[in-house]
Amino acid sequence: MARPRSFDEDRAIDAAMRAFWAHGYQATSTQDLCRATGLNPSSFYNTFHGKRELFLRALRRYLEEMSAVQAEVLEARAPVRQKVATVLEQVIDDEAGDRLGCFAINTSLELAPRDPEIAGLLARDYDRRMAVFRTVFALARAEGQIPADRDPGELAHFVNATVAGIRVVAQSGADRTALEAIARSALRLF
Amino acid sequence: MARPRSFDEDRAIDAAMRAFWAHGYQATSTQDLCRATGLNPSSFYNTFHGKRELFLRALRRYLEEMSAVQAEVLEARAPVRQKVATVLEQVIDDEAGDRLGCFAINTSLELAPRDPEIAGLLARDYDRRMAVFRTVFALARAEGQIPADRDPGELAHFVNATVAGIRVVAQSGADRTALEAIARSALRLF
DNA sequence: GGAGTTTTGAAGTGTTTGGTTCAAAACCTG
DNA sequence: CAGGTTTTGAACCAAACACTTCAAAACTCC
Repeated sequence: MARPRSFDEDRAIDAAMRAFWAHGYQATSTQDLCRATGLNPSSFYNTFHGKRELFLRALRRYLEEMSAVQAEVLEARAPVRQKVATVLEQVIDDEAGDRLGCFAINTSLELAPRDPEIAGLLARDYDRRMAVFRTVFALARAEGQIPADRDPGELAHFVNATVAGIRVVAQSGADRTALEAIARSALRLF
Repeated sequence: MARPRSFDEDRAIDAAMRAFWAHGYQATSTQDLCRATGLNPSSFYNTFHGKRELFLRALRRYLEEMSAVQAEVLEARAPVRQKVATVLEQVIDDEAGDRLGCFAINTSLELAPRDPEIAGLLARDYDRRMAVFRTVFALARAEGQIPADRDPGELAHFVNATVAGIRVVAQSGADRTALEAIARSALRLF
């Protein structure tokens, strides 16, 4: 039919995701995006219809990938305590490593307050992650791995908040031992 | 000697702080700041020497005010558990109220990764808050209010992370009951 | 009240922003 | 190879950006 594209759309979205992730939405100019993806402006607008659209696609991809990773750990066959420990460990490795932080959290704070569509996206993701936590904890409690007086929903919110807390204080200058101390404390509930 | 100012410098910093707090650094233009403070550009640059300088002054003020409020609660004469509960309650009221979030956390994520001076400011503030927590917890443990196997420093990092976690998930769409669940779980350690 | 100093308002600086235009080049199908 | 379609690059756009300039206005002090 016609001339084929000289670039891979998925690869471009990944590059854009990294750019947005590292610098945020506002601090990433369309020029930055063109440089990161290797596209020129006209190809850029042809395929992604603007900065915001591309951001949404990048964010959606990030949320899906992260949810998948977390769900994989949580739905494995292992003691809950160990599964939660693994989730927290992964977060700590993440933050102690590249120091990029979490794209979802960054976006929650930068854009959610004044962009209802993005706020909705993040809220739905929050609920989805919460549901995984809750069912895993409910099952564990039924098996006696968690004291009967603990509420699965409450624990779900708590673990999620602990993950967020670790990520944020890591950006505020906390070192690895501090992050591990946080995880150790949180694990006392399991 | 000369013509006096027609505005109050402190009041202007407060107005700027609210603007930066609500919209972040990048999304707050100098025009926005002029509107918020009531100054015109030339007075603005005369007294504050640019957007960044004003931001630093606003941030410093915020950190001092917040540290003072938190220290006041923690250094009161009351059971630790109750003091920690009060700190968490305050955060929840804050987040469930105006939904502005925390200026320090917003800044940690927006600017700290690529602005060493701001990162240093936040890191020092983190250490200062941590020191207050630690001494309060150490004292409480000595008095037998906290089990002897708990490390004060570890608890300090943990409570601080819980505060951050509550603030972040509040921005991700969590409602008040979720925030209270997080606080309730965290308080089990005390 | 006049000298001296500072603030103030309006207009304007160059640069960067997100986004567009359009003709030429590249490709597939027939 | 020719027809039809899409991508591509370079140049271009208006608006917004942080910031400056400068003369006039406002004030204090002597």
